[in-house]
Amino acid sequence: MKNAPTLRAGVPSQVVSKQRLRVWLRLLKINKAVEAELRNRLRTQFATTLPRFDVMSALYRNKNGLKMSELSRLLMVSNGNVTGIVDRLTTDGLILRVAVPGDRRAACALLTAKGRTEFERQAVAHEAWVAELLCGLDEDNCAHALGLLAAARLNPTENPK
Amino acid sequence: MKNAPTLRAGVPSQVVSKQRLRVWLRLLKINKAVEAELRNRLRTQFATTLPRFDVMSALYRNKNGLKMSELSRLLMVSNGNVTGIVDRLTTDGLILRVAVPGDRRAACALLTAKGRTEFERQAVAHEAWVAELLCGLDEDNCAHALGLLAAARLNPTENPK
DNA sequence: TCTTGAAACTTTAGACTTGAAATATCTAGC
DNA sequence: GCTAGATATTTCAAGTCTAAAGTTTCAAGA
Repeated sequence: MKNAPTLRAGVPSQVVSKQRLRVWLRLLKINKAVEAELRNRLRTQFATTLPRFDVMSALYRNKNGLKMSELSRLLMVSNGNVTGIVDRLTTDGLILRVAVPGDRRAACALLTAKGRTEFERQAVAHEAWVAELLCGLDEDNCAHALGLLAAARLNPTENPK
Repeated sequence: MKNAPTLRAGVPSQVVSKQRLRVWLRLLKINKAVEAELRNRLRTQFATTLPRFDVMSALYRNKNGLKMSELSRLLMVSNGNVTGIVDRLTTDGLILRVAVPGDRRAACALLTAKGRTEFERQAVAHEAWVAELLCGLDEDNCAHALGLLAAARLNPTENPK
């Protein structure tokens, strides 16, 4: 099995490059459109924002709380960013910062009862919104898409030569 | 052909809803990872940012320039946002604001020669980066993905009831 | 014990982003 | 011509985001 003459290992052909770029641009577009709509609905219907929702979502799935660093790793945002969002959510009484026993550097964020209740309302609506916005995908499409997106998984941030 | 008892028109079944949510979360994750890497490389290798690249890209594809409102519509960002980015690119001599003859309200953004040259360098690298980051997708995968993403296209922002 | 480096956070400066308000201009109807 | 509403853009306040620098604490080795 020989490669075509113009192909070399690790260097995508021009055709594939263009194809991947098109996929990326399409992905980007859908992402932006869905995010914009979700932002809009979160704002008008729950007076909150996407980053706030994301933080609360992560904390809801981790009832024992998450350290600031775990939070920023999960959400793929910077440490300093999480600090600000957690500050504001704390001010609103939705989450709580508690000390981590045994490590006085660390802080653990935790949903309050109010935060849990509030998030549950939002999560139900959120799931319905996403289902509505992605209504073009039936069950088969979804399975297909999950497979493709799994395949597309990037190599773990190699050396940016 | 009767629907299953639990299905009603327009109300996705619980199973499909969960599936779509999973697709959305996966999509989001890949998007964030690719964007982060692109941002990083644009910063270290070209001392620029993704929004700046996006604006220049849109202007490169429209040699006759774009009105501020066209720019914000294409990039799916707010008007005020574009103002700031265009301001900074103008300061750097990469783009130019020119008056639109016949409409004194409008302003048209245009790449300068320097901007065009600079963008061409960036675009070559950008395409290679995307191709590298999406290396999990071969040509068939790409075609498949494009089809699915086209199917997923949202209904044009219906009434958010 | 001392000290050196790593780790967990926060702070900071600057850019990006939004929605809403403010300006300026255009268009049409009267 | 006037005026009311639409359109194009900028300005504004507040929130989001990043990279880099700063603070405090931890973990170990000398």
